[in-house]
Amino acid sequence: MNVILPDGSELALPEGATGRTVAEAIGPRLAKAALGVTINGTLSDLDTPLSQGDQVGIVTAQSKEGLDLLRHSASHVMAEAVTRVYPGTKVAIGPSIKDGFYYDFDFPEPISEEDITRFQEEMEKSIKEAQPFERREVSREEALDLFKDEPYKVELIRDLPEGSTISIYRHGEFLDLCRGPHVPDTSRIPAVKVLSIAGAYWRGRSDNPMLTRIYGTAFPSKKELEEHLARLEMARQRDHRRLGKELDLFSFHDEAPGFPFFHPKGMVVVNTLLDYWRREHAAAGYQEIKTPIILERTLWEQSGHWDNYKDNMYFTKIDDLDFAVKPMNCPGGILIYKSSQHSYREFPLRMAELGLVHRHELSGVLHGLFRVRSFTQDDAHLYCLPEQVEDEVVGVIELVRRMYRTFGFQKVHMELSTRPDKSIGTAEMWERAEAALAKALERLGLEYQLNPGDGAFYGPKIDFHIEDVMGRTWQCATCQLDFAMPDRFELEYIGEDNQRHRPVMLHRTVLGSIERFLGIIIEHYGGAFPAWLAPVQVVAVPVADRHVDYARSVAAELAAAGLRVEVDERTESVGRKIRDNEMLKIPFMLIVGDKEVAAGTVSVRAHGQGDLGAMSREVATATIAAQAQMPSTGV
RNA sequence: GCCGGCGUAGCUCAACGGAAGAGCAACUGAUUUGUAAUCAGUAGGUUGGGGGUUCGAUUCCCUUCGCCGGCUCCA
Repeated sequence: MNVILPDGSELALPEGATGRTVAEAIGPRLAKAALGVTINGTLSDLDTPLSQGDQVGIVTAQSKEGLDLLRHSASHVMAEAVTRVYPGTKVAIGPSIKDGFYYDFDFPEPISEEDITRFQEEMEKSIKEAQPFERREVSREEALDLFKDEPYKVELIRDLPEGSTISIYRHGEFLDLCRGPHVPDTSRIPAVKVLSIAGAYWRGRSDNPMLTRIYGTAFPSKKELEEHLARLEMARQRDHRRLGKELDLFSFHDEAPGFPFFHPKGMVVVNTLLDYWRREHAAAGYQEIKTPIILERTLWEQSGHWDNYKDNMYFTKIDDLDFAVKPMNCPGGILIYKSSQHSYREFPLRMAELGLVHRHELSGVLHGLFRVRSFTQDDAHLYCLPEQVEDEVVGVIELVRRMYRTFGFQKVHMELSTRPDKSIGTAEMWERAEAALAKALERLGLEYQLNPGDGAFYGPKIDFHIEDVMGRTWQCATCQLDFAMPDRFELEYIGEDNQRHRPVMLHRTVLGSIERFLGIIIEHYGGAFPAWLAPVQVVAVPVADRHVDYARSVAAELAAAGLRVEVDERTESVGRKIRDNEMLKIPFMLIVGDKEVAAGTVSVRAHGQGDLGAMSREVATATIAAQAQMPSTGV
């Protein structure tokens, strides 16, 4: 019998260990360091008795499993605390999640934010008491009886097959239905914090009753908890809604909920982003098109949106005809495809559109630029032969990764979603398409997650996810095959055999939504855009009024070099002007006073780097212009 | 859409069933400034909208709109 220590080294257990608990077998020192153990690879409690030949692994809070153990145990402690403060509260479930845990409750009376402190205090009490977590196994019938006053638990137990054995855990007075394992006792949760109260549907279904969810987090030390709370605060400071206001990029107004208003500086960023996008797409062989925002009802009936997506669409009546505001760009793009006859020789045909779409999202889901009701998709539709699919998908993936790298998003999480239960098309079509997507990913040597059955009804897809500073992941890029549209619109091309055939159609986006992507990069950069994207790239700061003319002439040179430059002509102290421009996160400042005027130089300051010293005007202009250059395509 | 919270000056926030306030921003004047806040003064409000209770409502109640935290949703 061996124990594998966290550092990977092995420790042999004495012969007499069989039959004793893990804690006894490994001794008090190791037991104190362990939050749990694995026995033959399965996460277990420290007081589990050992069998002959068991392989034991020590789980500490430094591992993901250990952290989960800690947090899940903390959720039990929170449930106990909450039921102590509000007797009669019905408990639902309390798992560990990324960065913490939650527990869902059904309270006998409404609770408020102030209760968080009371829950926290109760939790700390029971942690101080070092109550051991005790595991017990009972029959399904026993469990139903034990939890007869807990309707949510009863529902969970009833879902288990007859005759199953059910494990329950007790610490102090609190008994919970739980697969386990847990930390040995409550004192092993050194740092815990109750964070917030929210609503959540029982079992995640919107037709179920709404429960009260309480979020918390736990860490192996107070220090790590403090660091986590500091990270949350930093993330709050970087919230794009806050920075959008501070940097005067965009705003929202009650008169148009969910529809962003872009200010001049925000438009500079958007337009620069689009310049970059157009250059990348031209280099990758895309043509750009533009289709109308309002199209007649009949088109949406043909595309299927009228039947499947009506609830999310905006409508209008013009000259007694029904029109819809487009929620997607494909039908319009398809009309362009159909406006001429196509040959296989044109393929692959790549038609991109920065399409403004409107979707009537539920009011509760709106969230800054991340979730809006009108946004610009960087859409493209690719028409090709079946044998070209793999190459085209490879091209899309490469384009996505190249463009993401430009913004420093190195880690992109990819998911391949396959045929759902309800789908159109033949099994053979799906198999071929899924294989082409998988082969494209494999050809590039990329890891991806497989989501069986998660594809759209009309075809399989690859989704690309990036993570924002708050740790939320956002789907930006997508690459989907579409079996539906070509049929519905009877798309054709003339093949080598001079016969009519149906083309393969691919939808894809790279940035996803320009608005959402802007929100993501605002947070990603903390508002301090790289020079090529910054709304104002340089500001000339005259020391006194008499230096304004010199500052203007310096600015004129920078503007002539294609830079976005301003002169801070306010009659304020130098310190004040520097502070204000730093807070606007302008990449470069050129301070000019008597010394600079006399020497014909500028004093350069870079955001976040401070004073870089004096430079000649020519060198400063050339240096800044070089740094403000749009990244190259790398093609 | 659902659960909960919040809407007070341009922004961040106080106060309170009994005369709506601060800091920053703005404006005016003075200062002409050397690498993250010069000083003084002035102005700024139908307390999101509507209704009700009350002698009196920014405060309490109802309603509506919006925002925030989640949930569901994101084809």
